[in-house]
Amino acid sequence: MEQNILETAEELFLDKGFAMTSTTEIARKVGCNQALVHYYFRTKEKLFETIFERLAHTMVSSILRDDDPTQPFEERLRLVIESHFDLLMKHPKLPFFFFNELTTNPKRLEALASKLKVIPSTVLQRFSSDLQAEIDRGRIRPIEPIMFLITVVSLNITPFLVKPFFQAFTEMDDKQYKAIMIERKKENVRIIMRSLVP
Amino acid sequence: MEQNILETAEELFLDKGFAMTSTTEIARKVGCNQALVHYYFRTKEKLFETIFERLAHTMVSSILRDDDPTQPFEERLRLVIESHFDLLMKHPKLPFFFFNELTTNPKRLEALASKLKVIPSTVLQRFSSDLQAEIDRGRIRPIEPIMFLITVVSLNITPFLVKPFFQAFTEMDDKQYKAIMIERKKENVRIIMRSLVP
Amino acid sequence: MEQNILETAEELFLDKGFAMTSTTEIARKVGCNQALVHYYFRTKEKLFETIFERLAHTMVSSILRDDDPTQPFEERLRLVIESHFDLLMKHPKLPFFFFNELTTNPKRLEALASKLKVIPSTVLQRFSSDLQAEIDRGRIRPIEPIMFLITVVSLNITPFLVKPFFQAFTEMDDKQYKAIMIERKKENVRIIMRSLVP
Amino acid sequence: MEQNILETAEELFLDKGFAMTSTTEIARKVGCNQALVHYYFRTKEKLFETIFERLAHTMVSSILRDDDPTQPFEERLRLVIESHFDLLMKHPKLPFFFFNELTTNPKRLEALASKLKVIPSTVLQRFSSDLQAEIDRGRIRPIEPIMFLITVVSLNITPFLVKPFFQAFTEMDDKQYKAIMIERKKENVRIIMRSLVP
DNA sequence: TATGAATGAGTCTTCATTCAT
DNA sequence: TATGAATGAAGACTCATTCAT
Repeated sequence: MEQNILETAEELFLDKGFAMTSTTEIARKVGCNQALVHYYFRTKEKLFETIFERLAHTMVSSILRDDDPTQPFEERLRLVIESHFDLLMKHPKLPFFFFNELTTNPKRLEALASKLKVIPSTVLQRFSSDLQAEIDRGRIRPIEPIMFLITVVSLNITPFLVKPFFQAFTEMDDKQYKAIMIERKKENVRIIMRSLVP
Repeated sequence: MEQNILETAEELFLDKGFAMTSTTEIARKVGCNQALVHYYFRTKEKLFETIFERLAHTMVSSILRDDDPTQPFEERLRLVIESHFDLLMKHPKLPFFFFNELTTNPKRLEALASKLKVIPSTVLQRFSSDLQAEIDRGRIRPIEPIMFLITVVSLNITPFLVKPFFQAFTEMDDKQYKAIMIERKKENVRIIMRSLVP
Repeated sequence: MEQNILETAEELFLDKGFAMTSTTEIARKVGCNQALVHYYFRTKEKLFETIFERLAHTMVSSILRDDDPTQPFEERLRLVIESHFDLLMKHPKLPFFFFNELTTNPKRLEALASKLKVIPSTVLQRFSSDLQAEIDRGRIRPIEPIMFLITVVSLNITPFLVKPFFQAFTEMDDKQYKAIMIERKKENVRIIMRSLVP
Repeated sequence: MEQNILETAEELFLDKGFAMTSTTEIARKVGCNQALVHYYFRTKEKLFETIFERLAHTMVSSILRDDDPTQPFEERLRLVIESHFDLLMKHPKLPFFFFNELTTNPKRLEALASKLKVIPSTVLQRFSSDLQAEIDRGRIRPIEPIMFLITVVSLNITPFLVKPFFQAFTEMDDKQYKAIMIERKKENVRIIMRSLVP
């Protein structure tokens, strides 16, 4: 039942955000007393944090997992981009979820910032130096790592953010959208690779 | 006073979204009675819709305004991309605002869909045919119009969506961020142009 | 209506204390919506504080009011004791109210302490020096001012604290109790005066 | 474990009263399951009553215990007063506890009244007749027994009721307060003896 | 004897909305 | 046009209590 609440809450938080999800609604959907939600998680906030951290972990870990330093740089890039995109295909609501919660609630942003600030600095540094090495070898054009990251994140995230609009305007069903997304993944890789040509 | 309410409400809705803005807060910030908000706009929903449509109009019109069919296609592209980006620099909260309200509340999305479905079809068709003409002339590589649009929207919108995170992690102030954004605009044009090379 | 709520709340707070009085009950007794209680006073705490301060002021001011320095010391003493006792006859629930709220909630005690610490120091000092003067003249036996104060407060307050018990055990009605209280006032003065004889 | 609950509950009830002590809190402090409290005592009310009666018995019995009819009246008086005061020094929270619970909850008062009404009548009668005998012998001035009792109770109880205030205002620690209390015991005896002088 | 799970009733509080003025 | 008063509904949360194990 605790698991049940957790899953239902995750679903609702992903769909409607923290503010617009009531514990009453969670309880109703689970089919239990509203007090039970508080019995297991004390407060709505704690319940949310549990879910939030799980999702944040899913997101971050999957991005870093697939990098293989023995591969050539271009190949590594392609792999990371694609695995990031694949993750989003599995959890298409994640981008909106994080934008929503972190933009709406500055405290959440601070908490995450202070938590993440330590961990990925080495990853970022390694990526930066690898990138610089490629630039020095004349393999790719000079570019700031941060600029490059923004490009990747932009191209990968937006298709999923935009999904509801897209479907509303084109009356496209999930299957059709998925087909487009598979195409989109290749397109993103292509755009990014082209953007790096010296 | 009506105008005053409208502006204050817009500011708050942009900052905190529909759900987390109360009419009490609007009234307090305006300096008027809470009932006055309802006197002018009947319901919080109506007030929101008024503002929402104004912002939607701002967004859409400014994108289309700067297109000059007498210019060469590449130049037109550059101009539309840049004017879109410029608009977002003036209203950096717009992207999040729309994502938030439209994703959270499906009714809003439907309303907007049925409203917009008619209007921009001609614009899109004209753009599609212009694009196809360029492709036929061998000036740009074959590409679906929709794919191209997603590229443009992705690259332009995300830097503003990402702003709060970026600032939280890098402790960058607004001025520094703006400097980066100016650089980013050029970068976006560059990436998009490269992506179109045959 | 605001006044109505205030009075009803005072009555209930005096009878049952802060913790055991619910805003629902106040509203029910007033005959209004429960939200109205919060409309006027925001929180139960604020409502309580309003009442608390009024009562504290009533208490303190009435004690100090009747002191006339031109009178002989013994006469002044008698007057202050009697006016204190008279006040309690008018507001017999005050002693319990203060003991209850201040003992139960340490924050309340601190707030009151920091508020009162400034004001009555002069009064206490004047009383101390007047007392010492009498002692020096050999009119009354040597005694610490604080010890004397405890005597007075003890004798005056307890008869009212004890009232509910007394009535429960003796099945005495309010009229009979009042008669005893009038007798008690004289008795208190008598005991105190005797206690001061050199 | 039952004993453990009982003791912990007593401590909490003395500190914060019935209303402000939750069974959850008792269980947490005991280190057991919340349901166990109900397993042993059925309801919070029953648990409270058990404790209440124990404390009431402690209070009453200790007062009566030390009376030795073979001693001279004045000596007996002094002894009872002092043993009462000593009991309060050991259990300084008792006075507030009884005032609080009995004033707040009339049912509790009735229950106690009907229970005590039978028992101490003989004690009171013996005391009354002893007192009257002294008055007849001209050893003490004419006084109603009840008036005399109020005097004793007032002087003995209030110093303990007043303790939190006193410490808040004077920033006195427990040790200093105890020193004053020892002085106070003598003072009370002195005042009471003087009050009886013919 | 002891516990984890579950619940119904109740608490304070906020909010959008209405209405008389 | 503008406001103060009033309300019903809903929200998060707490608590005493019960029950199966």
